[in-house]
Amino acid sequence: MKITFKKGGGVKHTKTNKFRQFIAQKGLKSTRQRDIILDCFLSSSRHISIEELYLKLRTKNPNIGYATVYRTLKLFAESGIAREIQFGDGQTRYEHANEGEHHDHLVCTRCGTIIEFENETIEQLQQDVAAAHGFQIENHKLELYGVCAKCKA
Amino acid sequence: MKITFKKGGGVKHTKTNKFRQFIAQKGLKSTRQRDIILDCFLSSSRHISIEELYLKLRTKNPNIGYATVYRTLKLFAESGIAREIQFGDGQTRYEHANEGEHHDHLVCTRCGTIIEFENETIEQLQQDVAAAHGFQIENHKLELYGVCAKCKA
DNA sequence: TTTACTGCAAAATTTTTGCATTAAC
DNA sequence: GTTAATGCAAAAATTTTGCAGTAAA
Repeated sequence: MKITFKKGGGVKHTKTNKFRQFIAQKGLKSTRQRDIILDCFLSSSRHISIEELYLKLRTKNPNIGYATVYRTLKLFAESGIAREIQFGDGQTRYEHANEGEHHDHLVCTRCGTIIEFENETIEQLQQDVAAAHGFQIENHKLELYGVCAKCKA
Repeated sequence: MKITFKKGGGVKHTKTNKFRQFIAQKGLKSTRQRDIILDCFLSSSRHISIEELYLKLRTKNPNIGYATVYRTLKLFAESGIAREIQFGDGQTRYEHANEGEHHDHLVCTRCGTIIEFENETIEQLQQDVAAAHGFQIENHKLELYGVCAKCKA
């Protein structure tokens, strides 16, 4: 019998390693706070706002400062395990990022639900548009705002 | 001989009218400041930041307040002649909006140049994606970030 | 023991709000 | 005359920074 592991656990482990490697390679230090924040981030919704994360952290670690959370999230983004996103509601969010993977978002304007999607054809057309203007794309952002199935009902 | 008017002038005139109509219909008041700000907005780059607009205004009208600019831009958006956009650089911008028209953006990460484009096929694919998730799209945002032809050279 | 990290509080940014005064209707 | 708009300054809200003390390496 072939044993398979749940995706979640594996991914978490991978990201933890990736971040540790980043830290080591940059000559930075591995600290208790960074571990706590990483753990909390990885076990959170895929699009958590800074404030949400901070509040969640504080329930178990009342002495972690806001500044540390900001600084640590920036490190996550730099290391490639997270990505900063803005949905235009004044809340900066960080989403889980995976190497070479990109996805776009459907955002429900009623309940805030966020659905991720990927569409190869759209990506290709984006390349075409860019090429037509002599642009070289580094990254892109596609968000569809509307009413989700649940809220429509 | 058939006389045609430059597009710019016509559009400006149309938007001014549209805003006046909005103001009247809402029972609001037409003021000197709103006229000045509207004029300045319409004769500016298509994606002006609030600060840029404020500074531009102040050169000729040193006593217009920041609060008035913020409040007036929100009115422009409500009336449909402008749209708020964020390119993730911490600067809120307002772009000129035309009824039933939507365009997306190519943003040069080097020089900040913004190119507008429309792509019917992408829009259609977005509808398909949304439909597949039971979503009803209200609006969307597509931004391609990269290096423009000029900066590549 | 050296260097980076943390937590706090202060500062910087961006946007909103309260309110007395002014201007439009 | 009423009612809304303005301008200012104060308040919010979000993010960054300086620094003394602390904890990794």
